[in-house]
Amino acid sequence: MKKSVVTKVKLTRNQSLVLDSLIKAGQPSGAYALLDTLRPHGFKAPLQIYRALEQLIDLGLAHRLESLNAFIACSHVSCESSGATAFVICDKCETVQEICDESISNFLSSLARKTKIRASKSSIELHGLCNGCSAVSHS
Amino acid sequence: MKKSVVTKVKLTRNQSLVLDSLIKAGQPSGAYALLDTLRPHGFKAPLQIYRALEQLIDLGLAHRLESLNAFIACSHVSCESSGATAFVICDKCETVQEICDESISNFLSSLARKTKIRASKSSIELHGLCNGCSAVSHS
DNA sequence: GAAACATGTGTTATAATATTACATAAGTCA
DNA sequence: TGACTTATGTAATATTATAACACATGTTTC
Repeated sequence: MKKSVVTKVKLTRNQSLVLDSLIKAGQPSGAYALLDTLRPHGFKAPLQIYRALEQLIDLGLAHRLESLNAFIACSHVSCESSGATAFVICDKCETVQEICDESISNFLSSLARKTKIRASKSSIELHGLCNGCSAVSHS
Repeated sequence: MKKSVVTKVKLTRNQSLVLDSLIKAGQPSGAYALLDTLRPHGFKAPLQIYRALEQLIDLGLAHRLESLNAFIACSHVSCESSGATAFVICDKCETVQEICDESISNFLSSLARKTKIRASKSSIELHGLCNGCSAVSHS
Protein backbone atom coordinates (compact mmCIF):
# COMPACT_ATOMS: atom_id res chain seq x y z
CA MET A 1 0.00 0.00 0.00
CA LYS A 2 2.91 2.24 0.79
CA LYS A 3 6.41 1.96 -0.51
CA SER A 4 8.76 2.17 2.45
CA VAL A 5 11.08 -0.79 3.00
CA VAL A 6 13.48 1.56 4.65
CA THR A 7 16.87 0.14 5.25
CA LYS A 8 18.92 3.03 6.47
CA VAL A 9 17.57 6.51 6.54
CA LYS A 10 19.40 9.48 7.85
CA LEU A 11 17.07 11.41 10.01
CA THR A 12 17.57 15.10 10.56
CA ARG A 13 18.23 16.42 14.01
CA ASN A 14 14.61 17.43 14.55
CA GLN A 15 13.30 14.14 13.29
CA SER A 16 15.63 12.20 15.58
CA LEU A 17 14.67 14.24 18.59
CA VAL A 18 10.98 13.74 17.96
CA LEU A 19 11.41 10.03 17.38
CA ASP A 20 13.43 9.67 20.57
CA SER A 21 10.75 11.46 22.54
CA LEU A 22 8.10 9.21 21.10
CA ILE A 23 10.09 6.12 21.96
CA LYS A 24 10.82 7.29 25.49
CA ALA A 25 7.17 8.11 26.03
CA GLY A 26 6.18 4.57 25.11
CA GLN A 27 2.64 5.83 24.89
CA PRO A 28 0.51 7.86 22.56
CA SER A 29 1.76 11.44 22.71
CA GLY A 30 0.12 14.57 21.44
CA ALA A 31 2.03 16.99 19.28
CA TYR A 32 1.97 19.66 21.95
CA ALA A 33 3.16 17.27 24.62
CA LEU A 34 6.11 16.44 22.39
CA LEU A 35 6.70 20.13 21.90
CA ASP A 36 6.87 20.69 25.65
CA THR A 37 9.26 17.79 26.03
CA LEU A 38 11.51 19.24 23.38
CA ARG A 39 11.53 22.88 24.39
CA PRO A 40 14.77 22.33 26.28
CA HIS A 41 16.26 21.24 22.96
CA GLY A 42 15.27 24.47 21.32
CA PHE A 43 11.91 23.58 19.86
CA LYS A 44 9.59 26.53 19.87
CA ALA A 45 6.72 25.99 17.47
CA PRO A 46 4.21 23.21 16.81
CA LEU A 47 5.22 23.13 13.19
CA GLN A 48 8.62 21.78 14.08
CA ILE A 49 6.88 18.82 15.65
CA TYR A 50 4.33 18.30 12.91
CA ARG A 51 6.95 18.45 10.20
CA ALA A 52 9.14 15.89 11.88
CA LEU A 53 6.18 13.65 12.52
CA GLU A 54 5.16 13.79 8.89
CA GLN A 55 8.52 12.43 7.84
CA LEU A 56 8.62 9.78 10.54
CA ILE A 57 5.18 8.59 9.54
CA ASP A 58 6.12 8.47 5.88
CA LEU A 59 9.13 6.38 6.81
CA GLY A 60 7.01 4.03 8.88
CA LEU A 61 8.88 4.92 12.06
CA ALA A 62 5.88 6.45 13.71
CA HIS A 63 2.14 6.19 13.45
CA ARG A 64 -0.77 8.50 13.96
CA LEU A 65 -3.63 7.33 16.13
CA GLU A 66 -6.63 9.00 14.57
CA SER A 67 -8.99 8.40 17.43
CA LEU A 68 -6.64 10.07 19.88
CA ASN A 69 -5.10 12.79 17.74
CA ALA A 70 -1.84 11.38 18.99
CA PHE A 71 1.31 9.74 17.74
CA ILE A 72 3.32 6.70 18.69
CA ALA A 73 6.63 5.18 17.70
CA CYS A 74 6.38 2.10 15.54
CA SER A 75 6.87 -0.92 17.74
CA HIS A 76 8.30 -3.04 14.98
CA VAL A 77 12.01 -2.67 14.57
CA SER A 78 11.25 -0.97 11.36
CA CYS A 79 7.69 -1.43 10.38
CA GLU A 80 7.52 -2.81 6.87
CA SER A 81 4.47 -0.67 7.04
CA SER A 82 2.34 -2.27 4.43
CA GLY A 83 -0.10 0.20 5.85
CA ALA A 84 -1.94 -2.76 7.23
CA THR A 85 -1.60 -2.07 10.89
CA ALA A 86 -4.15 -2.23 13.68
CA PHE A 87 -3.90 -0.51 17.03
CA VAL A 88 -5.43 -1.89 20.17
CA ILE A 89 -5.66 0.75 22.83
CA CYS A 90 -6.36 0.41 26.52
CA ASP A 91 -8.36 3.44 27.59
CA LYS A 92 -7.21 3.07 31.16
CA CYS A 93 -3.46 2.52 31.09
CA GLU A 94 -2.97 3.89 27.60
CA THR A 95 -0.99 0.90 26.47
CA VAL A 96 -1.09 0.40 22.73
CA GLN A 97 -0.59 -2.90 20.96
CA GLU A 98 0.41 -2.56 17.36
CA ILE A 99 -0.72 -5.52 15.32
CA CYS A 100 0.59 -6.07 11.85
CA ASP A 101 -0.04 -9.53 10.50
CA GLU A 102 -1.75 -11.28 7.63
CA SER A 103 -5.15 -11.22 9.25
CA ILE A 104 -5.06 -7.45 9.05
CA SER A 105 -3.94 -7.19 5.46
CA ASN A 106 -6.33 -9.93 4.40
CA PHE A 107 -9.20 -8.16 6.04
CA LEU A 108 -8.32 -4.88 4.40
CA SER A 109 -7.84 -6.41 0.99
CA SER A 110 -11.16 -8.09 1.23
CA LEU A 111 -12.84 -4.88 2.33
CA ALA A 112 -11.25 -2.95 -0.52
CA ARG A 113 -12.35 -5.59 -3.00
CA LYS A 114 -15.92 -5.62 -1.76
CA THR A 115 -16.22 -1.85 -1.89
CA LYS A 116 -14.31 -1.47 -5.13
CA ILE A 117 -11.91 1.02 -3.70
CA ARG A 118 -8.29 1.54 -4.61
CA ALA A 119 -7.02 1.86 -1.06
CA SER A 120 -4.21 4.16 -0.07
CA LYS A 121 -4.41 4.44 3.66
CA SER A 122 -6.11 2.68 6.51
CA SER A 123 -6.84 3.18 10.14
CA ILE A 124 -7.96 0.43 12.48
CA GLU A 125 -8.24 1.27 16.14
CA LEU A 126 -9.84 -0.83 18.80
CA HIS A 127 -10.48 0.68 22.22
CA GLY A 128 -11.22 -1.05 25.48
CA LEU A 129 -9.60 -2.36 28.60
CA CYS A 130 -6.49 -4.48 28.40
CA ASN A 131 -6.13 -7.73 30.25
CA GLY A 132 -4.64 -6.16 33.36
CA CYS A 133 -6.95 -3.18 33.62
CA SER A 134 -9.99 -5.26 32.89
CA ALA A 135 -9.23 -7.44 35.92
CA VAL A 136 -8.93 -4.46 38.23
CA SER A 137 -11.83 -2.31 37.17
CA HIS A 138 -14.71 -4.26 38.66
CA SER A 139 -16.80 -1.16 39.20
CA MET B 1 -20.40 -3.99 22.14
CA LYS B 2 -23.01 -1.29 22.52
CA LYS B 3 -26.56 -1.57 23.69
CA SER B 4 -28.74 0.31 21.25
CA VAL B 5 -31.53 -1.62 19.53
CA VAL B 6 -33.44 1.59 19.26
CA THR B 7 -37.00 1.20 18.15
CA LYS B 8 -38.53 4.60 18.58
CA VAL B 9 -36.64 7.45 20.13
CA LYS B 10 -37.95 10.89 20.49
CA LEU B 11 -35.27 13.26 19.36
CA THR B 12 -35.19 16.79 20.67
CA ARG B 13 -35.50 19.68 18.28
CA ASN B 14 -31.76 20.27 18.15
CA GLN B 15 -31.01 16.61 17.63
CA SER B 16 -33.53 16.38 14.79
CA LEU B 17 -32.13 19.43 13.08
CA VAL B 18 -28.59 18.14 13.25
CA LEU B 19 -29.60 14.72 12.01
CA ASP B 20 -31.54 16.24 9.13
CA SER B 21 -28.53 18.33 8.15
CA LEU B 22 -26.31 15.29 8.23
CA ILE B 23 -28.71 13.33 6.08
CA LYS B 24 -29.10 16.13 3.59
CA ALA B 25 -25.36 16.57 3.35
CA GLY B 26 -24.96 12.90 2.43
CA GLN B 27 -21.26 13.35 3.08
CA PRO B 28 -18.95 13.68 6.03
CA SER B 29 -19.65 17.03 7.65
CA GLY B 30 -17.58 18.87 10.21
CA ALA B 31 -19.22 20.24 13.32
CA TYR B 32 -18.64 23.80 12.25
CA ALA B 33 -20.07 23.18 8.80
CA LEU B 34 -23.20 21.85 10.48
CA LEU B 35 -23.25 24.90 12.69
CA ASP B 36 -23.16 27.19 9.67
CA THR B 37 -25.94 25.24 8.04
CA LEU B 38 -28.06 25.56 11.12
CA ARG B 39 -27.49 29.20 11.96
CA PRO B 40 -30.71 30.12 10.15
CA HIS B 41 -32.48 27.83 12.61
CA GLY B 42 -31.09 29.69 15.56
CA PHE B 43 -27.95 27.72 16.29
CA LYS B 44 -25.20 29.93 17.60
CA ALA B 45 -22.57 27.87 19.37
CA PRO B 46 -20.53 24.75 18.53
CA LEU B 47 -21.67 23.13 21.71
CA GLN B 48 -25.19 22.91 20.41
CA ILE B 49 -23.87 20.81 17.56
CA TYR B 50 -21.55 18.68 19.62
CA ARG B 51 -24.20 17.92 22.18
CA ALA B 52 -26.71 16.84 19.57
CA LEU B 53 -24.08 14.73 17.80
CA GLU B 54 -23.19 12.97 21.02
CA GLN B 55 -26.75 11.79 21.42
CA LEU B 56 -27.15 10.82 17.80
CA ILE B 57 -23.98 8.77 17.96
CA ASP B 58 -25.07 7.07 21.17
CA LEU B 59 -28.31 6.18 19.46
CA GLY B 60 -26.50 4.82 16.44
CA LEU B 61 -28.11 7.37 14.14
CA ALA B 62 -24.82 9.04 13.30
CA HIS B 63 -21.17 8.12 13.27
CA ARG B 64 -17.94 9.93 13.81
CA LEU B 65 -15.19 9.52 11.25
CA GLU B 66 -12.05 9.78 13.30
CA SER B 67 -9.69 10.26 10.43
CA LEU B 68 -11.68 13.24 9.16
CA ASN B 69 -12.88 14.79 12.38
CA ALA B 70 -16.24 14.67 10.74
CA PHE B 71 -19.65 13.12 11.18
CA ILE B 72 -22.05 11.26 8.97
CA ALA B 73 -25.60 9.96 9.23
CA CYS B 74 -25.89 6.23 9.64
CA SER B 75 -26.75 4.75 6.30
CA HIS B 76 -28.62 1.80 7.75
CA VAL B 77 -32.24 2.48 8.46
CA SER B 78 -31.38 2.33 12.05
CA CYS B 79 -27.96 0.91 12.53
CA GLU B 80 -28.13 -1.96 14.97
CA SER B 81 -24.77 -0.52 15.65
CA SER B 82 -23.02 -3.49 17.11
CA GLY B 83 -20.16 -1.04 16.95
CA ALA B 84 -18.74 -3.23 14.25
CA THR B 85 -18.81 -0.81 11.41
CA ALA B 86 -16.21 0.01 8.80
CA PHE B 87 -16.08 3.14 6.69
CA VAL B 88 -14.65 3.22 3.21
CA ILE B 89 -13.93 6.75 2.14
CA CYS B 90 -13.14 8.11 -1.29
CA ASP B 91 -10.67 10.95 -0.86
CA LYS B 92 -11.74 12.52 -4.10
CA CYS B 93 -15.52 12.57 -4.19
CA GLU B 94 -15.91 12.14 -0.44
CA THR B 95 -18.37 9.31 -0.81
CA VAL B 96 -18.49 7.09 2.22
CA GLN B 97 -19.56 3.47 2.22
CA GLU B 98 -20.64 2.18 5.58
CA ILE B 99 -20.04 -1.53 5.90
CA CYS B 100 -21.55 -3.47 8.73
CA ASP B 101 -21.50 -7.21 8.23
CA GLU B 102 -20.19 -10.35 9.84
CA SER B 103 -16.77 -10.04 8.33
CA ILE B 104 -16.30 -6.86 10.31
CA SER B 105 -17.51 -8.20 13.62
CA ASN B 106 -15.60 -11.44 13.14
CA PHE B 107 -12.43 -9.56 12.44
CA LEU B 108 -12.87 -7.36 15.49
CA SER B 109 -13.71 -10.26 17.76
CA SER B 110 -10.67 -12.09 16.62
CA LEU B 111 -8.48 -9.04 17.12
CA ALA B 112 -9.88 -8.51 20.61
CA ARG B 113 -9.29 -12.14 21.48
CA LYS B 114 -5.71 -12.10 20.25
CA THR B 115 -4.86 -8.96 22.16
CA LYS B 116 -6.81 -9.90 25.25
CA ILE B 117 -8.75 -6.69 25.29
CA ARG B 118 -12.29 -6.12 26.46
CA ALA B 119 -13.34 -3.98 23.56
CA SER B 120 -15.74 -1.10 23.91
CA LYS B 121 -15.34 0.92 20.75
CA SER B 122 -13.81 0.51 17.35
CA SER B 123 -12.89 2.58 14.38
CA ILE B 124 -12.11 1.16 10.97
CA GLU B 125 -11.55 3.60 8.15
CA LEU B 126 -10.19 2.82 4.75
CA HIS B 127 -9.21 5.66 2.45
CA GLY B 128 -8.59 5.63 -1.27
CA LEU B 129 -10.28 6.21 -4.57
CA CYS B 130 -13.68 4.77 -5.29
CA ASN B 131 -14.45 2.90 -8.45
CA GLY B 132 -15.56 5.96 -10.37
CA CYS B 133 -12.82 8.32 -9.26
CA SER B 134 -10.17 5.70 -9.73
CA ALA B 135 -11.11 5.40 -13.40
CA VAL B 136 -10.83 9.13 -13.98
CA SER B 137 -7.68 10.02 -12.13
CA HIS B 138 -5.04 8.65 -14.48
CA SER B 139 -2.49 11.24 -13.49
C1' DG C 1 -49.60 19.67 42.44
C1' DA C 2 -44.96 20.18 44.82
C1' DA C 3 -40.40 18.46 45.69
C1' DA C 4 -36.55 16.20 43.86
C1' DC C 5 -34.05 14.77 40.18
C1' DA C 6 -32.31 14.13 35.55
C1' DT C 7 -31.79 15.88 31.00
C1' DG C 8 -31.59 19.45 27.58
C1' DT C 9 -30.41 24.49 26.30
C1' DG C 10 -28.12 28.99 25.67
C1' DT C 11 -24.05 31.53 26.10
C1' DT C 12 -19.37 33.00 26.89
C1' DA C 13 -14.92 31.93 27.14
C1' DT C 14 -11.14 29.04 26.39
C1' DA C 15 -8.48 24.79 25.37
C1' DA C 16 -6.40 21.63 22.15
C1' DT C 17 -5.04 20.47 17.63
C1' DA C 18 -3.30 21.75 13.07
C1' DT C 19 -2.00 24.65 9.04
C1' DT C 20 -0.67 28.92 6.06
C1' DA C 21 2.65 31.98 4.73
C1' DC C 22 7.01 33.71 4.27
C1' DA C 23 11.96 34.14 4.98
C1' DT C 24 16.24 31.68 5.52
C1' DA C 25 19.51 27.85 5.66
C1' DA C 26 21.48 23.54 4.38
C1' DG C 27 22.11 19.42 1.42
C1' DT C 28 22.53 17.40 -3.49
C1' DC C 29 23.86 17.04 -7.94
C1' DA C 30 24.71 18.66 -12.83
C1' DT D 1 29.12 27.56 -8.98
C1' DG D 2 24.49 27.48 -9.96
C1' DA D 3 20.12 25.30 -9.83
C1' DC D 4 17.39 22.67 -7.22
C1' DT D 5 15.17 20.31 -3.56
C1' DT D 6 14.51 19.66 1.18
C1' DA D 7 14.67 21.19 5.92
C1' DT D 8 14.19 25.06 9.33
C1' DG D 9 12.60 29.13 12.13
C1' DT D 10 9.00 32.03 13.26
C1' DA D 11 4.66 34.44 13.57
C1' DA D 12 0.11 34.39 12.78
C1' DT D 13 -4.05 32.09 12.23
C1' DA D 14 -7.41 28.36 11.27
C1' DT D 15 -9.92 24.37 12.87
C1' DT D 16 -11.81 21.34 16.17
C1' DA D 17 -13.50 20.58 20.84
C1' DT D 18 -14.56 21.41 25.82
C1' DA D 19 -15.30 23.79 30.50
C1' DA D 20 -18.18 26.43 33.29
C1' DC D 21 -22.29 28.47 34.55
C1' DA D 22 -27.15 29.81 34.48
C1' DC D 23 -31.52 28.52 33.26
C1' DA D 24 -35.35 25.76 31.42
C1' DT D 25 -37.93 21.61 30.62
C1' DG D 26 -39.43 16.87 31.69
C1' DT D 27 -40.27 12.98 34.69
C1' DT D 28 -40.94 10.55 38.86
C1' DT D 29 -42.42 10.17 43.47
C1' DC D 30 -44.89 11.37 47.19
